[in-house]
Amino acid sequence: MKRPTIADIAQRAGVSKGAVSYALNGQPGVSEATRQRIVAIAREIGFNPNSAARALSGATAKAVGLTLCRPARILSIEPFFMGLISGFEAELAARSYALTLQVVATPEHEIEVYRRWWGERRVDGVFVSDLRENDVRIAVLQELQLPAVVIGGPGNTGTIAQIWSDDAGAVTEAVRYLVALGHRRIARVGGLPDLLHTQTRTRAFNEVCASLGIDNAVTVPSDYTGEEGGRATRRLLIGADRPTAIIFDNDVMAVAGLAVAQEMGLNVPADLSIVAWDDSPLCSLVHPPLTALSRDISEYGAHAARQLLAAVAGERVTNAEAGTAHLTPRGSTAPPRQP
Amino acid sequence: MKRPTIADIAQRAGVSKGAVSYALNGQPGVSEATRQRIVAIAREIGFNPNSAARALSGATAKAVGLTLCRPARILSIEPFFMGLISGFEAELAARSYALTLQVVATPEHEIEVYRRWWGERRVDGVFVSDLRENDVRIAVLQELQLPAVVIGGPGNTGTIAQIWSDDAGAVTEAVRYLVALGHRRIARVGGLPDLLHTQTRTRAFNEVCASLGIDNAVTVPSDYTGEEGGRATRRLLIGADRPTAIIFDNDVMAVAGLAVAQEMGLNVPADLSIVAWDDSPLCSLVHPPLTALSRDISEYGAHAARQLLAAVAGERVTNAEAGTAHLTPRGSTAPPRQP
DNA sequence: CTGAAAGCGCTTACAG
DNA sequence: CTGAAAGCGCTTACAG
Repeated sequence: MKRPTIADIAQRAGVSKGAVSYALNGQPGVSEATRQRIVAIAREIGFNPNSAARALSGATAKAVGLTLCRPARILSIEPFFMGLISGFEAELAARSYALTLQVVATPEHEIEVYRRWWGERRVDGVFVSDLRENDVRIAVLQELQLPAVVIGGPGNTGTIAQIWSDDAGAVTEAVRYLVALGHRRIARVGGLPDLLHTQTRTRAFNEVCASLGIDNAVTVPSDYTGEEGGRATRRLLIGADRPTAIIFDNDVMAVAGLAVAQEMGLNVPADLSIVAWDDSPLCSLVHPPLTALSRDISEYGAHAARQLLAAVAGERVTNAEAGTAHLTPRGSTAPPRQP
Repeated sequence: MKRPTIADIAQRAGVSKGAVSYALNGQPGVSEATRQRIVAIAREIGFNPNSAARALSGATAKAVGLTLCRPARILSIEPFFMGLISGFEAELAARSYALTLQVVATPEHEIEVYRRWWGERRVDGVFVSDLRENDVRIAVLQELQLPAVVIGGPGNTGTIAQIWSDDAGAVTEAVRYLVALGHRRIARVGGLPDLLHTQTRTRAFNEVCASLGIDNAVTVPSDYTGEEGGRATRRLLIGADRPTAIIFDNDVMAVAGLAVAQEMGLNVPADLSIVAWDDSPLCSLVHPPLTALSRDISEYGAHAARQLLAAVAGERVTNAEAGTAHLTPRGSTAPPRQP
């Protein structure tokens, strides 16, 4: 089956190919009557512009890229990225932008992918997640002048705009809530320590604990997997002064932590309160349902997509803070059982 | 920053652009010495072929497409698709194929996307999941002659190859296992009833139950969400003759079912045994860990990707059965407690 | 307001 | 073995 081209439309409409292009792209240069006739023909014969030809003629690729830097076993149950992708799609689809996905193993591999995408002119811009300190990707993106938006921060990303949510505010709210319930021994199972937002959370956690007189507030670093999260929880719970409340940096680790507590015969929330970061449906799925720091990941993604499309369009995009995650209390938190 | 083109290479190597193209693509027409010189220059200046120009010249787009037809809240915690995507990527990345993703609302919307992708020449082929009976997408794909591979089946898909796993065999094994443990009242919380593989499972479930003398084997249809799965479980458990074992068509519903049972004061596995379909890390995350029908989703995806790339290359691809899921017993199954 | 033409960066017959 | 040229399907100055 032959794909219809603007030449076919031009012939049927009795105009030049240029006129068809102007008409279809809403450019001046054709009369309104001609435009309508051309548009009607295009629709009738099911015309779609060849994306390659379009991209080659200097227009945009109409595609943006996302690299995912997580092992497969994490990606599959990490709700965050799929939520983000859903949010991207909402904006991208509306403007007929495609999303190109690539799973990468390391930040270096990620850079290779950026270079290749740029060289191939495959994407007009990229989403960058998992921001680190002195992130090596930033310099490359600036060198290539590849439009980008960083999801996460705040950090130093030069001319590349960031969007982040107020991690410090959220962790502060969670600790205050637990302290209000009567908890004095509060621990945290953190995400990957290299990531900037993990560091932000750790700093804020330490500060608010200190300010409230919570002495041995400890953060155990982890890697977002259930295995590691469970192990970290076990280590915390077998100690002498075991915490009465734990904040987890993602929902997967929180669910694993819940299982470990139950396996050790502890009652949640009476013996141990649990707060999960990021309120995916996972948190409502378990028993007891988990108190969570909720934010609208989809909307977060949509916001990032709007920023990226603006950057692609050459607009100056400024850093933006998405809403602070707010606490959604559920069955996993309660005052600590009196000893 | 200007992207290097074959013209740049040709100039530096003192040959024609055609020679560069032949050399870089491993075509005959240049001497080995020239080829090596050209390849060296290309590497040195960081050349990547412009994907648009390549696609426009009749070569392939070097991209394949995947549409995801699930609401955002399901996608985010449904481990199946991310597992599949990870598997795709392993094969695609090795051959420098990009994966283009689009979230769609309905099969009709999906068809629109296929037509657009085809018209835009954006992808060389597509993955098709969630096969239904008399699936409307199949005819369109054949009409467009868009290479495709169907993930799921077996069903009637004309010239389009399918890859499926032996759902009937897996459900049979699960039921036999539960019966061997002593269960006589076995129920199932099924996936979307429209999907072909759900129907296959239901048929096999009914048959094996009948053959083993399990009388009121009931399948409650559901939609893969935790909410619905939990609700279905509750309905099953408040009945007079409540089942002592439930098989769930995905892991998310199984986890939700576990929570409902615990919330109702039932002990899993003493009062209720639970078997989850698809053994994502989620199953090992909860307490007790769930007995599951395990299969390697990533490898399933990789297999599908190999098939699709073969179809794109014009090879004749035949239907293939991926391995049968096998039972992985964990803490959620045991002989039923004697009344 | 409209048409004819150049050009994007490749691939690929077609001559030498 | 190599070079010159056409062509893929668009977009966009440039003339009329």
